[in-house]
Amino acid sequence: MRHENKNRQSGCPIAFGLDIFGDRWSLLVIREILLRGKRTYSEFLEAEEKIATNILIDRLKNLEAENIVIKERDPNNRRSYIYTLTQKGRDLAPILIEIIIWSGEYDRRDFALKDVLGLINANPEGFEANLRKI
Amino acid sequence: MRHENKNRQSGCPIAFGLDIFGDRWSLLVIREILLRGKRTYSEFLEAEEKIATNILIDRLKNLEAENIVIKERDPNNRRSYIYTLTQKGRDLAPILIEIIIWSGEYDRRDFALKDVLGLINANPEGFEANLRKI
DNA sequence: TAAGTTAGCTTGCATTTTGCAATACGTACT
DNA sequence: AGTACGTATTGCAAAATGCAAGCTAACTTA
Repeated sequence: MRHENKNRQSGCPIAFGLDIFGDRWSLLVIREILLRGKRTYSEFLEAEEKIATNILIDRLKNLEAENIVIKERDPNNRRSYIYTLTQKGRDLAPILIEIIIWSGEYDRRDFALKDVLGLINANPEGFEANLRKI
Repeated sequence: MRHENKNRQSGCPIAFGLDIFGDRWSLLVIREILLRGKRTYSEFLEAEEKIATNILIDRLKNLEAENIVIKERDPNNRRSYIYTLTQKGRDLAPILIEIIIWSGEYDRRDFALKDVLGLINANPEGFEANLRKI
């Protein structure tokens, strides 16, 4: 399990956030749900970054413990679970958006996808509003 | 040294950003410079979260390699170096701000400081503008 | 000018986290 | 009954982290 009682207790809001999602994978799981509509463990595993199964389950448990996602049985498939974002999870959207904007500005690799950035630039409010009502 | 050639090469802007600052310390160093006006190695060490010396130097080298900070000799003290943000580094401000807003909303610990959040709410544009002109 | 202090690292080592592959276990399908 | 699916768990090597100690160059003080 990850930094369970290892929070920095510093009172700083940035440290607070980083204690929860400040690692290389948590926000990518959020991205899968928020931006790509993925909802299950196996869908998360398909992400192009190839997260390891043990890391994924650890992050999901963490996010669930932090009340950022909720895990429920899939009513249509009893071996599956559906992960959905809580309001707290959906409220991470602006952070993701700012990361996308920053990376869109500074990622100069040819193959970097700028699709989402184009969407945002075309209609910032609409884009975020769309994310938030998921 | 940290994830030097370990970037995910996925083309996703969120993965791109996380490859650079997706850890528990990098954004805290940025916070020290951007929000608290700290500029030297020893000032960063004084931060309440107590970063270890080897981790700090590793993150500073990383941020320098990513052209997020610039390291220059202190003209007034030849044993000291001044770390300043580049434009790329200053452009991380909106991400920090969104983290502050999110944490201000969801950090329910009594001792959590809400000062900065108050400032932001009072005058969002002014606050960010101030950060950006540092 | 020797002794101490400051500033910025570097090193060694134990602990923790990560990454990877293999395996397990409860459905569900045939 | 046998196979596949979906969600995990386990074992182990490699990497990152955290902590304490040490080290060097540049100033300060006695």
